[in-house]
Amino acid sequence: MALDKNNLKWDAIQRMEEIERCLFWQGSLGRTELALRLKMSNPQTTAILKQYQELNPEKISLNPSSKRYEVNDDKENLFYSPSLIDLDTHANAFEIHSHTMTPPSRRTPMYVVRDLARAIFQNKSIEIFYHSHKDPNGKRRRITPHTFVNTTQRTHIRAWCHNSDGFRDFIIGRISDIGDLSDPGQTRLSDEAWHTLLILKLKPNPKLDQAQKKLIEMDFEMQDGVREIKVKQALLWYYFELYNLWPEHQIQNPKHQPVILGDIEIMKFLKY
Amino acid sequence: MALDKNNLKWDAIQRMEEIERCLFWQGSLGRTELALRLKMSNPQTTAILKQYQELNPEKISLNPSSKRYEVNDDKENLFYSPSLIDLDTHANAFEIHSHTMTPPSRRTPMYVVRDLARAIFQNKSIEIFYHSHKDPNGKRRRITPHTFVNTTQRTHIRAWCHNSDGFRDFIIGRISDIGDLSDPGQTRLSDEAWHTLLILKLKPNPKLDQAQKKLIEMDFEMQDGVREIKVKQALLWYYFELYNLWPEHQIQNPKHQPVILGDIEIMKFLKY
DNA sequence: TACTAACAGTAATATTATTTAACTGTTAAT
DNA sequence: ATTAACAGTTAAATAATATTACTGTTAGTA
Repeated sequence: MALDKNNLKWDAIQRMEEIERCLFWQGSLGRTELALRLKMSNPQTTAILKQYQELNPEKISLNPSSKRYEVNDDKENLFYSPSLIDLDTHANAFEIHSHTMTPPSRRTPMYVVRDLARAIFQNKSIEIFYHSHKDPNGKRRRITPHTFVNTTQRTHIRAWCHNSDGFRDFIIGRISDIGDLSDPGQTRLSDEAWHTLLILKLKPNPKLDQAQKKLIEMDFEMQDGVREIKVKQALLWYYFELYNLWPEHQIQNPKHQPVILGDIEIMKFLKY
Repeated sequence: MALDKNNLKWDAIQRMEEIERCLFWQGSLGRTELALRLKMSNPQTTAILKQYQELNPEKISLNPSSKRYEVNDDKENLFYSPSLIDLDTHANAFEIHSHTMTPPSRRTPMYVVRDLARAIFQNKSIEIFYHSHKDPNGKRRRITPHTFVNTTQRTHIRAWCHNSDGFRDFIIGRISDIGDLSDPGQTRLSDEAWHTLLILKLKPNPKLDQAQKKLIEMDFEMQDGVREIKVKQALLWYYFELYNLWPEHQIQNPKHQPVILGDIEIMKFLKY
């Protein structure tokens, strides 16, 4: 069998990806190190490294002094697409500290997530007991979900609601009970607010001074002082929430500031 | 060799994890389906499923009618920890729609991320050209980074700054150039603001009515109307940013509202 | 300088994993 | 009653991996 990226087995692809992941984040990779990571014998690891070199020539070379393979960053990766998310999941496999600020977890019961996922997978409707803004005490509804929606604050489920005869967003944390799957019944075909795209134009706050504006333009990669972003109409509200885009007369509305701060205590002090 | 979770090979663990991943999100898994996913022959896939059953008995059972393995949710997973993040990365492997609201990407050049990661890995210092709030035109600095910090808005690097002789947060998007690694030189040992924990007490905004407050308490899993969160002192600012916790006289400060909204255009309308 | 430890690489053989090919058994649909 | 679509099985062939026992290079050190 010819050595080709496209007819590698699942296992082999995983391994090649792991090699490139190590190379990207560490810059170098020792054979013994790789053998430990893959739980393989040294000779086999040598073979796998050789295989990698055939697939992506000149990407790595053995530095005889450090006795490690060193990466050539000018050559493209074949298997691994680096991302910040991946740093997050793999950081402790390397000796790189990564800390993700954890916004206080919102209620997201995994059995609810699971059952909703299966409803989508099996094209079914499902009963939920939902506490809405209007009905804080909760109400039984039948929904036919189609998509999970992660906003920056929490996870929602986008679904046809058979009770209010329309597509709605439900905050997963506000589902207090979930029932069995059943056939979907009738739903409107197209979720219009979901499929309508809006273009928002973000600009630096004019109240900032010139130099500060420049920084904001850099951060947001603005062109001529404007950053256009495409936003699903159904999600517009959440962008307002994210950047505090409410018009001035609305900005003090408590709905947009759900929590306030009580006391602050110093908990402990740890030396390195 | 005895069949035991702990002496499985890397490949085997990956496969077992994949099996449990499929089971969790789909609720069921066909042999042929798994063979396709793992790119394995049917007999071997049968063997692997058998192996899984030995490792985690009663977790799955073949439904003779659907001819698929069905999961027993009461039995624990052995290999896979479900998470929303994982749904996000694997959703399209299943037929589950998942949409993550993408805040407009901030400038995060991956070569900068990469070189910073390697500086951490190799315990070195590195030169950056950084545009700070004070020096928007940029200034060369030598830093010894120790941790990546993902806030909800952007990625930072926490580092000893050799120029200002203290630990600082740098926004990665504001690094416009990055230099070579060199030896770290002297840094203070302990990053105090990093290792000091504060306890914040979040409460529903008292301006909300009783029923609305109850919802907020549910969302945040509050106890007696309070949710305590532990926060690194170094990251306090970002929690204020996240929830708009600024005191009332500060709330209109443009620093806390970096962007404003220009026009909105409707871009297109797609039918399902 | 000569020795050693710590690596990487290699070759031959043994072992294990996987495929291939040709089957059986069960269920739902027609 | 027949068929298609699955799952399961067996035996032999092939491929992947481990084991064992080596060689070669480099940096550090006595």
